[in-house]
Amino acid sequence: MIKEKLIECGLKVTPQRIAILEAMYILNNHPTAENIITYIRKTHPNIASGTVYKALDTLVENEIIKKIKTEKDIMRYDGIVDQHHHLFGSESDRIEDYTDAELDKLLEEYFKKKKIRGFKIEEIKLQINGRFLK
Amino acid sequence: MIKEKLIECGLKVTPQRIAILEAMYILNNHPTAENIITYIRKTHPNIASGTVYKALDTLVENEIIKKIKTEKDIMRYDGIVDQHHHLFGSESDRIEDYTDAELDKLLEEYFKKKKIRGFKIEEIKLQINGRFLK
DNA sequence: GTATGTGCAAACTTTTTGCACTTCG
DNA sequence: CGAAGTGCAAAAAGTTTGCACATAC
Repeated sequence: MIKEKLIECGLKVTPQRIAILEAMYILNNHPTAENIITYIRKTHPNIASGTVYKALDTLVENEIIKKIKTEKDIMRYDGIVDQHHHLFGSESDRIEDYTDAELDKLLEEYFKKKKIRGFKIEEIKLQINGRFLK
Repeated sequence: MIKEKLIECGLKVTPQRIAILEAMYILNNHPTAENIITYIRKTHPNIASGTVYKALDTLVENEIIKKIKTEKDIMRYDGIVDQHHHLFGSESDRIEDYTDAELDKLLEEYFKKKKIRGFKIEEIKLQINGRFLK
């Protein structure tokens, strides 16, 4: 199904892209480019980091993966493109997914009534900041 | 009132910090470090960029300003620390504030009922992605 | 006077770029 | 075959660091 996604977007199916997507789904902890490179080098020792960055950009442009907004100067990626929110640990770099259809519906209805002047909403994501309990 | 904020936090009141905070409040478009440096150099030509970065870090640590989560590898700062959300332009780097007490209340009540297991919420911020209409 | 902050320049990290070579379709 | 993708290494961009000097209190 990785191949299919690439084909649908008119992207060439290369071993590097497949490896990157596989890595994304295996390391599903919102990996950094570095995490992905390290992981992939186990099986593809020759992959260049430039290639990974280029491939990630392409995948983001084609909405096969997403970038995550963080307050670090290091980018993190998300292999899950379905609507979901993120829990951000205030004491660590941990980011977890939070899926909540009821909440999404509530927000949708809220903003159906209450428009924001001069702005057309495309997507609403919650940044839920707090602490992960042990 | 800028001085007072610094004093409250036990920080020394230096011309550089005052200039940075003034810049933050004047350029209230969620400036980058670069924006701030450029602005300040008009009146303080000798300020070092390292100083600005250090001062911004200190101000963030003391919660006088905040960092904004973005999906760029360039940091943006926010001089407004009261609870508010952000509108992110999907076709530009524009970020606008969105303050909505009714929404905050709705969310607070929602999460009072619906707990997230293993996570203690400290703050909820909406990333509202979409288009700014002309 | 002393702890704190600043200026400067070098270093570091992450990401981008250019170009020759390779590969997918 | 041709367009698209890759590898490599160099460079860019943004930020951090170390240290001598300066300043706030």
